[in-house]
Amino acid sequence: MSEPGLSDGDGAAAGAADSHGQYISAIYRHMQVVIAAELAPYRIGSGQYIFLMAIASGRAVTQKALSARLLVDKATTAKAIAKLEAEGYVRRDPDPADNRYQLLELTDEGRQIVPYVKEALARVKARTRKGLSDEAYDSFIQSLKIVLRNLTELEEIRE
Amino acid sequence: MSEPGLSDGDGAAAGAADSHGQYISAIYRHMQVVIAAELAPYRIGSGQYIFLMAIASGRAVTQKALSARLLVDKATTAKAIAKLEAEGYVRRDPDPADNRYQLLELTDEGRQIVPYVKEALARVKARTRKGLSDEAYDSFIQSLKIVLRNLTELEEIRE
DNA sequence: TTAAATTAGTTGCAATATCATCCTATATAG
DNA sequence: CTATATAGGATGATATTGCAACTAATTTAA
Repeated sequence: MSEPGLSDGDGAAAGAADSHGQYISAIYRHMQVVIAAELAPYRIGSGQYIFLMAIASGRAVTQKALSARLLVDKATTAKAIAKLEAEGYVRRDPDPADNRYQLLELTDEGRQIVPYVKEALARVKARTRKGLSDEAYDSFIQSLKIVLRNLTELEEIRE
Repeated sequence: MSEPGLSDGDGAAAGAADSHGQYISAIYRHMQVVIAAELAPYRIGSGQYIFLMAIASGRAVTQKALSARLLVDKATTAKAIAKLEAEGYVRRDPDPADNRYQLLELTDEGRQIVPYVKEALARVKARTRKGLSDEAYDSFIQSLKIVLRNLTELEEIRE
């Protein structure tokens, strides 16, 4: 009885109706746990893999650029990079042209694990999108993009 | 240049393609900030409102039941309820029939602010779903439900 | 050229959240 | 009836994240 879930429960209650916020939050939290477990063998936490992947998918970047691309606070980036560096996956070279910048690159060890991390993430993605056709998934992503844009536009105004 | 965003960026890179995980995470984090700001006047953080609303929408519940319904760890529930209690919005009555249980109910002050919290949340919802038609939003919610179910099913197996 | 403003990154603090462990109360076994 | 198991909560440790304040380096203004 009383399957866990987020629905309004006892419908009658003057309903705020189903809201994406609740689902987003629950999905986020549960995915963090799954991803953390999946990446534990590589000593990478759920807070670091996006940075690793972002660095992997291009040439040297700065933390500022990473923060902007991933929509993350620069402090978060700094701390995540510090962990990746401590694990020996990422190297920080100060930009000779401008010593304020730290150019981020993968180490050899970093390049080695990237494929495994990619596989792990692909597994998580496949498991969690199960039941969504390609069309449904595509429109899902489109909706996510719209919601995210709504949120980031709010911020731009504020600046 | 280089609009912030999550897309694969330099497409060429052997693509993990667009993944809902990135968007979910970005949306979650940004919504936390917006909701925290919106609820600050009531001294309620982004981590407490779901509990307040859940308690508001029914008769007395236990923390265990809340945790299950909201898909949250019981420690998280305990801490959130403690804050709501400290603010005077929630009361914990030990169940006379079984002293292990704490029956949670709103205080008068709690009942007073609920409508304002609901309005605040409705504002956030309206702002963030802007650009999604009712049909699009509905199918969005359906997809979120599917993804969430995929995640919680994984856990059940594990137990 | 020197002073002020801007920029990239770091650090301290607080909030959210989970896991592991412990405590207390009830239920079950022997 | 006592001993063990179980259940709901509480607590401590740890991870992720954002904001504010700070440092160091470069750029812009006077």
